[in-house]
Amino acid sequence: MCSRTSPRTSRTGRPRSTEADAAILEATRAALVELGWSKLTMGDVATRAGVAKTTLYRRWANKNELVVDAVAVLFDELELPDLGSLRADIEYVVLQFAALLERPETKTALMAVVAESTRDEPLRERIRSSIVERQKRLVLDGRRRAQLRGELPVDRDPVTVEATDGLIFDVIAGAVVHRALVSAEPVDGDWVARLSALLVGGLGAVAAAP
Amino acid sequence: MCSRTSPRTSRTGRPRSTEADAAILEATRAALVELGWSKLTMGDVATRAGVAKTTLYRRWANKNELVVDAVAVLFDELELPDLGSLRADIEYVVLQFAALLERPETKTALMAVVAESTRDEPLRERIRSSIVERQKRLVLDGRRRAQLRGELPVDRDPVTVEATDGLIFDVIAGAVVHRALVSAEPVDGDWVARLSALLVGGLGAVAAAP
Amino acid sequence: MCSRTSPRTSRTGRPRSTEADAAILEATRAALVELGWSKLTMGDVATRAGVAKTTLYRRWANKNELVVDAVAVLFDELELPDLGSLRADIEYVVLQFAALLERPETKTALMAVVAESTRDEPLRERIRSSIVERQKRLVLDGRRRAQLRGELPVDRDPVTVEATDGLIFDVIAGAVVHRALVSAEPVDGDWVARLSALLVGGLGAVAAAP
Amino acid sequence: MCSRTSPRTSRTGRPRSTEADAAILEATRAALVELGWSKLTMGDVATRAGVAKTTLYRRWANKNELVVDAVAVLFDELELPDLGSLRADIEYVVLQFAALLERPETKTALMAVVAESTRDEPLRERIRSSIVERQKRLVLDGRRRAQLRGELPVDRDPVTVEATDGLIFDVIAGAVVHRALVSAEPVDGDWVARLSALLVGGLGAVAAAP
DNA sequence: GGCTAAGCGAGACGGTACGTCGAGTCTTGGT
DNA sequence: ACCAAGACTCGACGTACCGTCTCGCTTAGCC
Repeated sequence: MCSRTSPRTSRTGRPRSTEADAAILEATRAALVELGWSKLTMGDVATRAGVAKTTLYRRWANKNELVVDAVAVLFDELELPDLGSLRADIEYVVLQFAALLERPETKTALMAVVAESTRDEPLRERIRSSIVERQKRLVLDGRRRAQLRGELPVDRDPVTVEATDGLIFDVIAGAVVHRALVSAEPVDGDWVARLSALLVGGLGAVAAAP
Repeated sequence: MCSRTSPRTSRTGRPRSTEADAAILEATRAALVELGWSKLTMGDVATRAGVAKTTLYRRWANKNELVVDAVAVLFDELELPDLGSLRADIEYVVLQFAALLERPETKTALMAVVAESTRDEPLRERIRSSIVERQKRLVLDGRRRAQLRGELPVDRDPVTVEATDGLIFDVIAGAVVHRALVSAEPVDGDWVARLSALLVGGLGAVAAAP
Repeated sequence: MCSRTSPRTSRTGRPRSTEADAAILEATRAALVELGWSKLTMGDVATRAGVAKTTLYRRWANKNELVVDAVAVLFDELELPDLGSLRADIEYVVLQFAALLERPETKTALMAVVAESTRDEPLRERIRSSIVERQKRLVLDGRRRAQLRGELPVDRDPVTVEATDGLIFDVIAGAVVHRALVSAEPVDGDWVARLSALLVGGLGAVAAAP
Repeated sequence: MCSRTSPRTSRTGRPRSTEADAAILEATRAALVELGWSKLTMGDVATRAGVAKTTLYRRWANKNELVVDAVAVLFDELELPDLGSLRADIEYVVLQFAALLERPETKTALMAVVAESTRDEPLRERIRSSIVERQKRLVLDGRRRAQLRGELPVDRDPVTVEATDGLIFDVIAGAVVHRALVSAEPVDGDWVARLSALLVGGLGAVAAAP
């Protein structure tokens, strides 16, 4: 997940400190909270982690990659308990996601890193694999449960299934991010209710008529 | 739209060059295309515009504010011709918006500026007033037309109306941005069709049951 | 003395404000006292004088020339009353000169302008004509009186006379400046007594044996 | 002599490059020759030295301190061979000093730095210790030799001795500087002969009658 | 138990851009 | 033609980070 530069996990020499790894990621998150993306500096992170700058660069190629890794782990907290209905499941995960985006280390870092990725293909790939793809599981699980409950029909065409999963993911994630960061208005119960009503209704219609 | 510091248009002294204003914004867009947000420098913009760096700083406090102004005007291109159905209207505006986001000057600048705005209240406000609020008109027009056509019921409660308009705006804009910049997959006819089906279906359901 | 740029005192148009001239020079001296040479700015002088920067540049080509003129007038205060002996005359003028060099507007400006003049021939010429040559009168007067009193022989060779006058001028002015500004030690009665003893003794010897 | 900020030579970290030190001082002198004090820029010196601007500022707080150090070493070239008589010794050292002041790097830098020092106590101190005090040795040696030869009486009072040494130093240095830079006339054999005659004669008189 | 290859903290290095400031010029409208 | 005001170009300032490069010093595993 972290070290890019070890093509062959070399057997000899002093091994890298795993404490340093953890301290650096933790320090990065702390710095994000206090300073935000653009004022976070590698030197400062190193100091906070009680580590030399060299040690950072031995593990991550640059600021962006470090921040992606530092933030990615936060998204793994998201989970989808079975609340008995598609609508409840959606509302729960949206609120969870909104809470995550409220945390300063995510809100500022996520967009900044996405912005950088528009010009940096390796970074985009890292974001995809470290964050985006990992969270698609939520949509997958939610859809599967709704189908088991009979709330959604079982589509046999895998292409359609994947396309719809992708759409739902983009709509939910996109809407929450846009509401929270661009419109800068609260993701509260009222809004979430409207969103999930829209989705549940829309999914029914989409499923009925392809 | 640009000069923050002239609450009272002073009568005396040499007036600011309006040519410089235009040249700077144009140069900023050109630099964004070539270099992207993070490699754009104030000095370079000044050189391109044939203007001294001081002249930039006399008008904009920093890179972010300049870029917001330079990019904002692009969003005014968006329009909503009456295509005869809510669905067609949605598809048209989504494709237009996606095309706009494909342009390098928007894709990189928009996210970067939004990222910065999470730490910079004046910047957020500038984004809201220069970009976000101005484009809500599209949702408003679309909804009004659909109501005239009888595709959507006429809601009398202004609070509900505004909340739904806001939701639709966040969903459409958020989904397109997420698809284009985060998922990094194409906003093609197929995807747009699915999205508009979801929305039209969902809106019907939402309108039926508050 | 001031306006360089009027080759022909033009008859037409609004005449230059003589109040402005005085105010500028006075403001320049005030700024020198407070800020010293290197921190004095044209804009600041203009503000202090209640005048536009344009008005300064209409009269002086640049900062150096302005400062020379502002300071030159101070040197005209030096005078040489007849105190009855060569030695007393020397001591008096040295003390006067030292007092002048103690004033902050002279001490900082004089050296700075001389420094600039090593690379700026017109400036050197302006210094010569505005300051240096004007003060040689003191040496001349002093020598003439000493000859009348019989303290010094009357040399008939004008070349020798001028060379000796110049030497005395350089020695006195140079020694005082060096003591005050380089060695940074006080020009007190004791030191002045030693200097004038050296000079009177030396002049006698020089006069005796060409 | 250069690094102000290392009171204790720190043991850790990469040590400062001594080549950079030398290259910077040499580049400073070269820039002084070509451009003079006021047109010398830190960036240019850095470029000439093949060094980053940061490296300059890591060693010297500002232009003045750098120039003092760059120029100080030139004064160490002055020497006082025993030419057999006080007068010959004086003439020799005066000519040497005049030659030094003729060099463009000294003539422009010396006065500028002295001018700045009138407002900058640390700078004045640096000049005293780096330049002035170091050259007083010349006066000391000259006086001692003259006493050995019997040209000057041996004064027992150390206060008088030091005062006279200081006077001679100010007179010689001041007169030469004033002749060369203010009067802007040549320090030629004729002038030097007159000056040394004045000094030798004067010293005799001063020694005879306290 | 010494060898050796890597890791480590510290901090100097070459760069690049920043945002500010001052010099000297130009352009208003008004005297 | 003058003036005050203030925007203009230009170029240097000194600072801050970047990512790299020595230093001298651990700290393992392998011989």
